[in-house]
Amino acid sequence: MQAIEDLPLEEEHVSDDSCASKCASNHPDLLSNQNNFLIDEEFYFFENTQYSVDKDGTISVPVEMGYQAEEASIAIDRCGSAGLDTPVAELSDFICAAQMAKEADFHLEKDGNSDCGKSLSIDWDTDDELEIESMPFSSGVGPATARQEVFAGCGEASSSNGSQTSRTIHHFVGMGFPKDMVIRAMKENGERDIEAILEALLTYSQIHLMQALEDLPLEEEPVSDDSCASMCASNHPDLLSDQNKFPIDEENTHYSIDKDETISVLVEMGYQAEEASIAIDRCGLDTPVAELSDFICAAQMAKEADFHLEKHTEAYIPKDKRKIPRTEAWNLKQPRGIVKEQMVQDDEEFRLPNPMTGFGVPSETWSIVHRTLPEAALGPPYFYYENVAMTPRGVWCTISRFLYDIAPEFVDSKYFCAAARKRGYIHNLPIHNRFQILPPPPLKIHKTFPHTKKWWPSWDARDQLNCLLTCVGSAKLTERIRNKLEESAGEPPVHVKKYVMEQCKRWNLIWVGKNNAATIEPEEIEILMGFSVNHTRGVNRTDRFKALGNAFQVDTVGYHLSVLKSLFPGGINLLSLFSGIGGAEVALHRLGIPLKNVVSVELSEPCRTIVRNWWEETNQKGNLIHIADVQEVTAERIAQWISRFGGFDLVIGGSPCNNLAGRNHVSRDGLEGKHSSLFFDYFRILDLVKSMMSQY
DNA sequence: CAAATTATGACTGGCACA
DNA sequence: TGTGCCAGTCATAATTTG
Repeated sequence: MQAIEDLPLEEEHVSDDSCASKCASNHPDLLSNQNNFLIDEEFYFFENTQYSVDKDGTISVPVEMGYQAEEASIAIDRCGSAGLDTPVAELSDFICAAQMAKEADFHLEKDGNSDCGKSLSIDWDTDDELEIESMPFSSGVGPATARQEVFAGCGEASSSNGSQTSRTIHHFVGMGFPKDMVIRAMKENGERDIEAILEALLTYSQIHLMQALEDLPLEEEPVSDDSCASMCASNHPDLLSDQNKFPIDEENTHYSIDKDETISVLVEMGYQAEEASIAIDRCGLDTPVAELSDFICAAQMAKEADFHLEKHTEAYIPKDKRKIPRTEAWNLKQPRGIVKEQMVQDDEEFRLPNPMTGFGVPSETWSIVHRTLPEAALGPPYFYYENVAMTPRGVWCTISRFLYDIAPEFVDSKYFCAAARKRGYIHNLPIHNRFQILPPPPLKIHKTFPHTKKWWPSWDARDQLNCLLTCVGSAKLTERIRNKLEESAGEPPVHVKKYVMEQCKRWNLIWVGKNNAATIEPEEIEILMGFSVNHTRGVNRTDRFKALGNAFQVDTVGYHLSVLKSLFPGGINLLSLFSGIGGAEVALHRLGIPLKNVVSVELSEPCRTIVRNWWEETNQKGNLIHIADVQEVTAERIAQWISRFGGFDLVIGGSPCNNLAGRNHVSRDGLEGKHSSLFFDYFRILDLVKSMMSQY
């Protein structure tokens, strides 16, 4: 049996009440789904808000709340004192305050805001988790008065009671609590007793969570089907009736209704609800939307500039870690046969190893002696992250810090096939007893493409190709080369050779006829990348080049994943993010690891088609679930999948490199770039899976 | 209008040299 | 330590073609 599912796109408006209630009246099932989503999120926030002292885990919460990861990191650096126990509420307020203060040249300096700028000394290796986890909720957050000060003190002084109340509502809504639930909690506990409100919200949430877990549907359900709606309503009476328990009466909401409408407009324009709220607070409720929009834009630009600045200061680097001089960095050249344990260093960046062989490649008989993973990095699930090795400065340092402080394994695929491909991999897989996918491909061009040997000039010394990219040279270039070569009868002059070699190396040309240096064909790239010939057949040529240029080198990734074979003899459940043409799936399949359930997330429709075709052609026995956008991978869906499959064994993906890659001269913007910032979705999803599976 | 083609030219790290 | 040169790089945007 083989089931292929294409889930419908669904929009989630977590904080948009008008929409929520509108949807509720039309589609009760949407309401229940919405509640499911929120309940999961709430529980997640609850866990992290009060108990977690893991920096990465804590970062994920503000990121979920709509803040930049960098901001979150800095906020934790600033607010965290003895460990990372600053409540997310405080961190959130700190970030808000920082954002609002941009205009006034507020900088996150060591001796800045006295309310938030606590001790700067953080021990990242703190062992306080257990102690803090065992603390009762009430003792973990301090007295209510202190928390109220945080609300008013970290940000701009509140101008009115209404504004304060509104901020409080927004604060909790921003944490993922439904607004009606917040209002009820405020009504029952008084608007100023923040701790009591939070406690009430957490109590409600736990009740919801228990109900949601009991009622978790085992099948993906189309959300727009009316018959399903009634079914959902009958299956989840509690959820629906709960909604009715929190009627929004005008009396309690009059102070925020206008503001919420304005926020809704701004959210529809693409701004974050938090930003909109801050802008309204700053500019006044009667400010035209255009002006509010300008205010937010200005704040965003100021914020970006500020945080870029931070990147290059010590503040960006965790405080207590020993600064390692560059010359002592872990990945400087080591004598062959001796490789030190690799740990993350807080130097400016990682240096790329030479030779780029990671923890070993098949041709090297030596191997890594030992590596110790940070405790937070351990599975389940196993995870595997990939991106280009040569990024703008500091990118791998940031990626590594998010991915639980694991040092990247930099590997060049020239040790696995006849083309170079320098990539960094961060994973928590075992590194011993790796083996290659059989048969191993040849490492030389002439072995891979024997027909080229006849035409290869003696003065072209290449025996391997450079990195296979997303587009190839022009036919005109081949023509120019032919013309230059034909000008001279015998051996071409030195300057011609030099020109031709430059072009051949730049465009990965291969000799397919006399004086004919041609661009490489999609089928040839498929072979080099470890796919079967015509793996990408069926989509247009341009898209084939693009998809192949973005793909995993299957033999390289397969070598790293091979350790899973003995660990999961019965097969694995796979969450594949940014799947592309399915390099991860192909690698596992070629290793002989059965694919039980595969959730494959890929935006490109042609790529999804390729994977679906491959799935059918290789007679896969498992289930393939295709999702288009990583943004659709919500906590609710992850919870459903985990419940259904019993968890994921591997979360794998290489997030977009567009804004990191050296070939991009236009928008090499780093991790903040339009595409490459999707890395934070990889982290978000991985962290959700980890967090849920630890409770499973 | 989609697909194919082409021109464009910015970073980075390694290396030699002073 | 600084400088200059060089090779290499999961690309983008404009233009042409069919």
